[in-house]
Amino acid sequence: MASDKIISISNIKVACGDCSLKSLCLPLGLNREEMHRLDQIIKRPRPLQREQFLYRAGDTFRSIYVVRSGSIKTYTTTKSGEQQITGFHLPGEIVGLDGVSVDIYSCNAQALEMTSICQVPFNRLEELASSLPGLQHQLHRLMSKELLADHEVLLQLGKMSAEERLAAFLVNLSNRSAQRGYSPHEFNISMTRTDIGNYLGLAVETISRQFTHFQEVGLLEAARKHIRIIDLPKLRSLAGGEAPCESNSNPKVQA
Amino acid sequence: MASDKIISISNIKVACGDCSLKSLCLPLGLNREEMHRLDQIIKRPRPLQREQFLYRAGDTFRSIYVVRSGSIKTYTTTKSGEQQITGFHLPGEIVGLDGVSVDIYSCNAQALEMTSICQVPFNRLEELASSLPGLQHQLHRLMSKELLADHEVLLQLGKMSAEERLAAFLVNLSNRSAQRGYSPHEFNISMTRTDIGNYLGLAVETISRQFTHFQEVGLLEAARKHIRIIDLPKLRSLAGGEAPCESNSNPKVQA
DNA sequence: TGAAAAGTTTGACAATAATCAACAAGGAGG
DNA sequence: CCTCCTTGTTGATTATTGTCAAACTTTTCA
Repeated sequence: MASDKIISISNIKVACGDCSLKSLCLPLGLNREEMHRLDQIIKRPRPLQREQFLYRAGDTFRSIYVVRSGSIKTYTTTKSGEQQITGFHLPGEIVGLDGVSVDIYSCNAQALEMTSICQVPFNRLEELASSLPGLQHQLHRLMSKELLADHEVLLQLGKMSAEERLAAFLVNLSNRSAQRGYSPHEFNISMTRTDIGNYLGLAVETISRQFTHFQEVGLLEAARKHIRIIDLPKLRSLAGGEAPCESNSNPKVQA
Repeated sequence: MASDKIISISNIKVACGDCSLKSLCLPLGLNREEMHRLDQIIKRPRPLQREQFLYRAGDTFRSIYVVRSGSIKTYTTTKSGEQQITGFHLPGEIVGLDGVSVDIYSCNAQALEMTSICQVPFNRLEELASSLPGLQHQLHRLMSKELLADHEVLLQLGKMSAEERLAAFLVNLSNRSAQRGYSPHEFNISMTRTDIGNYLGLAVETISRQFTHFQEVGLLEAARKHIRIIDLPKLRSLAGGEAPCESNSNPKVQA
């Protein structure tokens, strides 16, 4: 009933200067005038409904997108039709950088819920970045951040047990919740257990079992999409690889 | 005995214009004059010996590197000291982009053999990219390519069996061999079975068993580091996810 | 409102790959 | 040239996680 209202609210054209996400997003480090120039090239299309595609694998690449509210999952598919989720993208995070290398998106990007986005035409962004070193550098930082995130998941898939993977996943969501100014202890997730399992390389049933396990030992409460973490430090220690590659304190790797 | 000679040969300062890798690397798309300007900022340090570190996790980030000859592995480590290899980098490929986001390298980069590299100070590269749109775009393409490569591995770790992973790994090496102008059927690998297992999230023993299995069925010959692929099409089909996200031909994902 | 669909949970069983252990084969260095 | 040490191979056993099946809950939509 209120969905019309929600659409119109989330569709309000908020300029970067007034956006609460500006410190996570492309404008970081720009002054008022530079931010205004960035604003000029950004489009703000109507929000995506749940399950709607932002783009599909094979579409020609023209823009990158920033999630303003809601969330988006990106996934690749194999020849045999299996899909592998490559990321969940929350407000302030960029989607579409996979398209830069060959001018074609390599992933599918699909909204997990009502999601509003900013569209940034990439050729215009590059033009602008040429005259705004700060913008150029922030773009590079954000691309590199994607690489780091992928490496973290690589570590999870390659070396961690089911329990550690889910712990690491939840800690990651907790951190991102905190980064956007919300509680690290309590948040809503927009993805299904199936999505989580797919992302972490585990069966749905395993995810479900781990959730019940975590609840049995009093680590957290998980009611559907609502997560309340009771013992965050313990969850962090379970996640183990929480501080990947932050130091070279490992004596074994000395040359 | 000839190692001194080898060092001096691989240490010859080849300008980008004369480098056989220019069509894979940063200079792609630049004209002669632009390439010369790029040349000016590139340093060519002495080659790395086997096992020598190019940089370590935690080092302050200043440069990215391009492998000129040889190969480099990058890996992260967990708190508990386990390492996860995040990539093997062959001639023409970039190393160090993980450092851009926080001005600190997040991985360790270690030579797998005698390896010569080009060093590109990143702040100077960004300066130059501001005035050379072609260079800027190529940098973006290469960063995006890294993302794609990571997504491919994500798919392997998340969805593929041991057999499929090793097949995909070998097909990938074959493709990269061909891209550099060498045979896709015959090449030398510089990493150990242990490294391959680490990278693919499998035990060494599993890798070894899969190699013997592939040889038993006449797919390839693997004598130590020398690989000869006999039936590349079959290996490709085993790899399955060889064409990740190249099409949206999967009817299940229609909205 | 009610029925169907989608998502979640739990249990029983099976299988893929890990671990443990031992040995073989190359390569480096005295 | 021979020995040591690293790397690779093979076998036996274990266990973590996947698969199949079924019940239950929530959401969707007519």
